[in-house]
Amino acid sequence: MSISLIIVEDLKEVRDGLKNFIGLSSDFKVLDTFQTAEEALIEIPRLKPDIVIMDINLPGMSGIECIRLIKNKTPATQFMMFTVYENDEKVFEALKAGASGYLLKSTGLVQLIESLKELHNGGSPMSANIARKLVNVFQKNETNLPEIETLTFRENEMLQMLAKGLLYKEIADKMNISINTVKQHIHNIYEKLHVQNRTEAINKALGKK
Amino acid sequence: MSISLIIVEDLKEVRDGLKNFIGLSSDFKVLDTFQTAEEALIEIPRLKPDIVIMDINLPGMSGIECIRLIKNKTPATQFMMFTVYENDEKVFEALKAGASGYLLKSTGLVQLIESLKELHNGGSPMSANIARKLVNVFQKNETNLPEIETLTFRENEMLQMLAKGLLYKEIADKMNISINTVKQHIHNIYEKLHVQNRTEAINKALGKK
DNA sequence: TCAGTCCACTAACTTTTGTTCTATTGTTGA
DNA sequence: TCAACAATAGAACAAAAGTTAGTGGACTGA
Repeated sequence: MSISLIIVEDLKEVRDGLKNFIGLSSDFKVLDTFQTAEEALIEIPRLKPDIVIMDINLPGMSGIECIRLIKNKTPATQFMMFTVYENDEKVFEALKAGASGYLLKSTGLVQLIESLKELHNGGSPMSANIARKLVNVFQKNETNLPEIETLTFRENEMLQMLAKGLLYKEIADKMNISINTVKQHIHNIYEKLHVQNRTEAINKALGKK
Repeated sequence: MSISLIIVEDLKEVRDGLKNFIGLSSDFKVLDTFQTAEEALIEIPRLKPDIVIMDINLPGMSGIECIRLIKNKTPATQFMMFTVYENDEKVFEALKAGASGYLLKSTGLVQLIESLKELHNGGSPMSANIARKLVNVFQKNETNLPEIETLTFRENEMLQMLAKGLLYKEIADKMNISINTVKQHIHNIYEKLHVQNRTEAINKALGKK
């Protein structure tokens, strides 16, 4: 069974180039191609392709917006971004919208074919720089405040519960201590983190930007 | 200039197999291999390899802990996880600790060589499933609650300030309205989001798991 | 072994948050 | 034009959060 796909790309040369090259492989079947997100919006839910190759910069609606709008109508379809944009904003926005792969247009055609297979196989092929961007997000989020490490075991427990939105009373019950003790622990946390209230403590401890 | 590397892996067959195979390529130079994280901990900062291939499950200290401890001593060294673990916890923990690539041991040797080059080139090579895990994190974090959309403009403003940990009084001053109005708006937010307090509202609105 | 420190704990008190009820004004869509 | 909604606000009250002061046990270095 070959992999069905649709191409959304406004430039005729790129669109036809992709279609012709991918069509050479018996593993794929190009169902149709579109120049605009608006057309794709109507046709993709009808054709239900395995994969959509999506450009970002289209006349009118962007490719990202297009994915956002149809993602939940066609849950089985996988979206592969294929674009020149490699700035963080576009990358993260596209992934959040529902794309599962992200290739730059500098990618070779042979590599593209491999990536499409990988995508269909449950992977998330990405150009080298793009993958690194994702990894960086994790590393940056790593909380590394020296203050946090001075928290005692009990204080850390408190912080976790605090972050869930539990009341002092609920924390006290769960830990079998008096509500006053809870208050004292939390007060100590605030001092160590140099904050004034619950929300600031949570923001600081759980690595917000 | 060839890429220098170090292998940390407790199983002799795997360790020697990697060393011999990678050694065949003139692009790489295997500086040394270690069986434990404890040995690696001392030698890596001294040898300053371009790349470390790191197993997770080692006798004694884990490979992840090892990376965490030396990452800031050797900022130029890139860490490639090479392991059988593909559960979320290990993957994210490793990336947070400072790994930039994550390959499963099922990866073919030729693919491994390619991935090492990609890593050295600023990419973040990952096995297909691993990459998909990362992408999923982004997609899950995407707030998609129908309730949020029913919030009015003013309510959304409140929510943003609330999330910063501002007091009602501070919000009132900033918006030039009475503190009673602030209370009223926030009360309405809580009703719409079906929550009981500030922390729950923030958690719900800002897409915590 | 003794002084100093840290941790877990508690009570009494103040401030902030959250609820409830009422009411006015301006906007909008059926 | 009428109903619904958004934004505003006062006021009284209840509940939760946060502050301050202090106790006792365990450990630690001199």
